[in-house]
Amino acid sequence: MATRKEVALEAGVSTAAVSYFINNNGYLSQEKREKIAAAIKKLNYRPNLLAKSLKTNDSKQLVFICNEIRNPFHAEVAYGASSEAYKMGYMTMFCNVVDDEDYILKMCSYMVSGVFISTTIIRTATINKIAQMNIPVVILADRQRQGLDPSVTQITIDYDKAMGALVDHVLEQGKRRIAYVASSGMQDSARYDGKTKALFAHCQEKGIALNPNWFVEHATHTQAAYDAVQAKIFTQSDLPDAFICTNDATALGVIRAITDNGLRVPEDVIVTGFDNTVYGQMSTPRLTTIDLGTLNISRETVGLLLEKCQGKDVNGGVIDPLFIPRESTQVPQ
Amino acid sequence: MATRKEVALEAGVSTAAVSYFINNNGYLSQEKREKIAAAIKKLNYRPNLLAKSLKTNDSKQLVFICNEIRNPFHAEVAYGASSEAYKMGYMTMFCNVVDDEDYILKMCSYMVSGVFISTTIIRTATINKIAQMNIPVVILADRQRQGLDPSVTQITIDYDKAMGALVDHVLEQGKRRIAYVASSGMQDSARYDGKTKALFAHCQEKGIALNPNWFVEHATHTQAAYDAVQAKIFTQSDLPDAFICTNDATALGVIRAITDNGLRVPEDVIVTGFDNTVYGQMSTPRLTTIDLGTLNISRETVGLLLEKCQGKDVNGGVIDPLFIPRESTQVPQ
DNA sequence: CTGAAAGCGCTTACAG
DNA sequence: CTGAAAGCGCTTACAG
Repeated sequence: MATRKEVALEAGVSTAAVSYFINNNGYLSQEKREKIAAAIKKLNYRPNLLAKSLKTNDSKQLVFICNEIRNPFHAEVAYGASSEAYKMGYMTMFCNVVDDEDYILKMCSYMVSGVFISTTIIRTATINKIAQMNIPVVILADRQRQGLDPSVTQITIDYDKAMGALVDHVLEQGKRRIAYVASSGMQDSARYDGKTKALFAHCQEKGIALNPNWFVEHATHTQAAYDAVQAKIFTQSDLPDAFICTNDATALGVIRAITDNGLRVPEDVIVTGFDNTVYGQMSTPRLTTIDLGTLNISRETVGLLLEKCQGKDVNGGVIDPLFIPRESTQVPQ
Repeated sequence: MATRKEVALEAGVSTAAVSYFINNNGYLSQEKREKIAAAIKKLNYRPNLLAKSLKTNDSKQLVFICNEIRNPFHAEVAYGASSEAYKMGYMTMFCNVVDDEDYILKMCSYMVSGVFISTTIIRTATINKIAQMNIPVVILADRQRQGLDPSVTQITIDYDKAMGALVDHVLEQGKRRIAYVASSGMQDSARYDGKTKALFAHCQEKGIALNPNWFVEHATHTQAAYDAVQAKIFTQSDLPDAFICTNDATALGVIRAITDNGLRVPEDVIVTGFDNTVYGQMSTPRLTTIDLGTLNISRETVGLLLEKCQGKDVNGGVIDPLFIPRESTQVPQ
C-alpha cells in the first residue's frame, strides 16, 4: 500500500497538502488538487484510518456487546445497530463475550468512539471500567441498574407493564398453573433479571403461588429451552398448564417439547413468548408475545450513542411494550 | 487515560522498559518489573492497542462480512467466527453491508489482520480490491468464483450434491410441480447463485421442466419469503405441489403462506429448507433440510484465515452437505 | 496561501 | 543489560 508520503512525492506537494485534500480543509489551489487526485489514483492510495484515528483520538469504531447473536432478538438489534452505524459512517466491532472483562476492555482500547451494550448478563463493574476510560456507553437492558457510573445512559424496558399484560392474559384463559422458562439462573441474583422480578411481583399481586418445580433456568436459546423443559418439566407427573417464556426463541423450543409429549398448544397448554420475532409470527401456532419495536429502538439507541460521542448530554428512556395476543394462548371459538 | 509516558515517569524507568514489561520481552530486572507493575496499577494504565497496531502493522482485528445477520444461518456463522476469533485473541468487526464498496474498503483500512466473507452477494471486484491491499481473505460461499485474486482462499459447498439430494427426494414423493424460492434475483447473473444453478441442472437431468411462473425471487428472509409467495404464487390458479427454498428461514415463511391459504404441509404441498437451523428442527412440521455443520465450518474457516495471517500457505476446500429428511416433505404412513 | 515540524502512543534495532 | 532515539502514517497549529 502506498502511503501519504509517496503520494506527496508523486504529486510534488507536501504531505500536509495531501491531508488537506483528503479531508477537504485548508487552502489548496485547483492545480494542486488535480495533481494530488492524479497521484492518488495512480498509486491506488487509501488513507490509513488507523493512523488517522491515533492522531484524532477517535477511531469511528463502535463496539456492540451482546451475549447471544443467535437469538433473533439480538440479531435484530445487531442489524439495526450496525446499519445505523453504517449510515453515520461508523464501523462496528462485535463482541459475543460477556464474562471476559479483560477481552472486553482490550476491545475498548482501540480508541473506540462508543460502546453499545445489549445484554443483561454483564457485570456492572465491567461497564464502569469502560466508562472510566472516558468512552461513551449506552446500555439497552431489562432493568435500571444500581451502582452504574453516572455517565452511562440506560435504556430500559417497562417489564412491569409487559409481564403484567402477559400474566393477566394467562389468567384470563383460566390457567393458574404457571411455569416460567428463564434464560438466566433463578438463584443467581446478579442475573436475576427484570422479567423474572416483574413476573413474581405480578403473580403475587394476583394471589398466584408459583411452583418452584416449574422454574426452568438457563434456557438461553431454543435448543437449550427444549432440552431443559424435557429434563425438568416432563419428568414430573404434575404438569403446568401455561408456560411464560423469557423470549420467542425459547418459547419455540418449549412448544416443540410440549408437542413431543403428546400435548396440544393451545388446547392443553398455553405458551407465551417475548420480542415479537418473525419466527413467532410465522410459527404454528403463532406466538402470543410482547413487541418492543426492536429495530427502531436499536437504531435510536445508536443515535443516542453518537450524540454522546459528540459530547451532547443525553437522557435514557423507558420502552413501552405492546402486548400481542395470538394463537399460542387462545383456543379458537 | 494514562499513557506509557506517565507510567515510565511514575516507575522511574524508560518508556522502552514499560513496553518490554507489557510485551514480556527484552531484559528487565526484577526490581524494575515490580516498580512498573505498581505504576501500572496505580495509574490504572491500559496500553493503547491502536497505537500498537500502527507500529506493528497489525491490528488483530478481523472483518466479517455477511449480508443478513438476521438469517439464522449467518447468525450461526457470525457466532462461530467471532467466538473462534476471541479464542485466538482477535477482535471482529462486523459488516452487514455488501454493496457499498467504499465502506467495505474503509473498514479494511484499519490495518486489519484478515477478512472473512460469508455471502454470495458481493462483487468479485470488491473482493479483489481487498486482496490487493495485501489483506488475507477467505470466502465461504456457494460456488467457486472465477476471476478472483489468486491470494483469496475459497471454501465452497458442494451444491450439486445438496440440490441433487433435495430434487431426488422431492421426485420420490411423487411431486413434479416444483416451485423455487430464491434469495437472489433469477435474471441477474451476478447473483445467480450456486444453489439455483445446481437446481436447474438437476431438474433438467431428470427431465423436469421448471415453470418460470413459480420462481420466487428476492426472498432474502422469512417475512420477505412470506410476502413474495403470497404475491407471486397464491395469486395464480395453477399451483405447485412442492417448494424448494433457498434456506430454512425462507422455508418457514413459505409454510406459513401455504397454511394461510388453507393447504396442508406435507399432505397437500411439500417444502424443503437448507442450513439445518434450530428453527427448522423445532418447527411444526419439522423441516426437511441440508446440514452443513455450520458452526464447525465457520470456526475452521477462521482458523484458516489466521493461518494465512501468519503467512502460511492454505488450501480452500469443499463442504460435504448432509441431507436430512423430516416431516415437511413426508406424509406419515 | 503553503509547507516544515511537532506530535498522537506505541515498538525495537542499536549504541553504549 | 538498558535507555535514547527513530519511526509507524497520519493531522494541524503555526511560522513564513
